[in-house]
Amino acid sequence: MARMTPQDRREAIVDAALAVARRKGLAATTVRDVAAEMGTSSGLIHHYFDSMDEVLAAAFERVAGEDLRQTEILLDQAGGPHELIRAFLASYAPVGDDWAFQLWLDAWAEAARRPVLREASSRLNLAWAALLERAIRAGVRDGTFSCSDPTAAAWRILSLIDGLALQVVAHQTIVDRRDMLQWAATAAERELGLPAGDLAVT
Amino acid sequence: MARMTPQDRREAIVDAALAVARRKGLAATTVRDVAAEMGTSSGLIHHYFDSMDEVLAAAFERVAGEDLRQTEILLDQAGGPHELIRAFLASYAPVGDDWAFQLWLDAWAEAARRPVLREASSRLNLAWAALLERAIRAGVRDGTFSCSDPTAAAWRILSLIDGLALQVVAHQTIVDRRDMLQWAATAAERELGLPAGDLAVT
DNA sequence: CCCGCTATTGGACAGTTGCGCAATAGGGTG
DNA sequence: CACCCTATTGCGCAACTGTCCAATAGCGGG
Repeated sequence: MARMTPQDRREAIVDAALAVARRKGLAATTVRDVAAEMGTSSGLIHHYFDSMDEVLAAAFERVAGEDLRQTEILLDQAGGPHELIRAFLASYAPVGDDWAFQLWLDAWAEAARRPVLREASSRLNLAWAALLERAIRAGVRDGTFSCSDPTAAAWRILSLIDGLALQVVAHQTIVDRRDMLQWAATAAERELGLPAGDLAVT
Repeated sequence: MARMTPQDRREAIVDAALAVARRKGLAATTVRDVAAEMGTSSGLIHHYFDSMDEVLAAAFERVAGEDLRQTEILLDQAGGPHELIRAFLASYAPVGDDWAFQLWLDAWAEAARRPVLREASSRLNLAWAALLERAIRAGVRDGTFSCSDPTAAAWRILSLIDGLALQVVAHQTIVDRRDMLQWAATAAERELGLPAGDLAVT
């Protein structure tokens, strides 16, 4: 295969790992899968990463970080606080049998036993909460929202979405995406002192 | 090894599977691990279970089902609706580095790959939601609670606790158990139309 | 006491996994 | 052009996986 610079190759490996993880899940992604996806040999991967664990950790971090950055951009473009929260809900909530969210499930389960993964997942979760908290504080400052404890509110909204999304992705039939969005919006309205239906999705 | 009655052996297998899962996680629990834990041969396990998937599902079901049954008893003994919800929150929320909740995390993640486990986890989650919904409806009936959609409220409260507990167990440092209980209680008060502090934990 | 039922053994099987290493090839520099 | 550095190959290795099956052993009933 074409010779690449170390940086490009590392990125290509992570890209390929993600493409596989999207199909089979993080836990089931193997060295050979990734090599086949890239169209190279498996030995190449160990030339750039000491272990498969590192590849998976890098892959997870890339997805989660990318989602986060994209949402940050989305929020920057949002007009008022309402639109901002609505955009946040829509962008955080998984779509269909979302493979990215399955990645989160894998990460949370493995976090207890894999320190590197725990650190990454922990840091990213914190960033999401901080992002939401900032949005809430902005709304409180300009008087659109009323919320006595933005930190607690952010964690509650985030955790509620996590919990609902978990049902959608892991169990599929019990709760559907429509319910999830509707219920999350209702909870957010209460947290932010908004009239019912103010954040409703159409 | 000592010959056992089919019932006893099945239980012994599930016991051993749990002991291993506690150490290595559900996903990493293998037939040979379980056999070694019991001090028997691996073939024995397939004499009682058609597949490893079923063993893991049975193990998960044992823990989660036991918790559920114990909470049902707890709720039967509870006096008024307030005490009932308070008992529910306290009993559902994981304690410390709760390995029972870690089992839930493992199950949710593995559900995508193991149909039998998914079915069990799905069914038990539904049962928890139904239990909470029943408690809410009882409170609404006798006028203590005010809640327009008990089904949605139950799922929201449950999902919020799941999401918060997830942070406590998987990331440990970010959110602590005290915050989790406090925040869940606040959310429950709003869902049920109770004055602030009515469900506060001491 | 013996016999039959079945719990239990222990290894075979085909597949997979992560990893390491000697050989190769390709591109940039002299 | 030739040379060297290193990206890349491709296979071997040992360990592990779930599943299956013929052989064995131990208990209860006749």
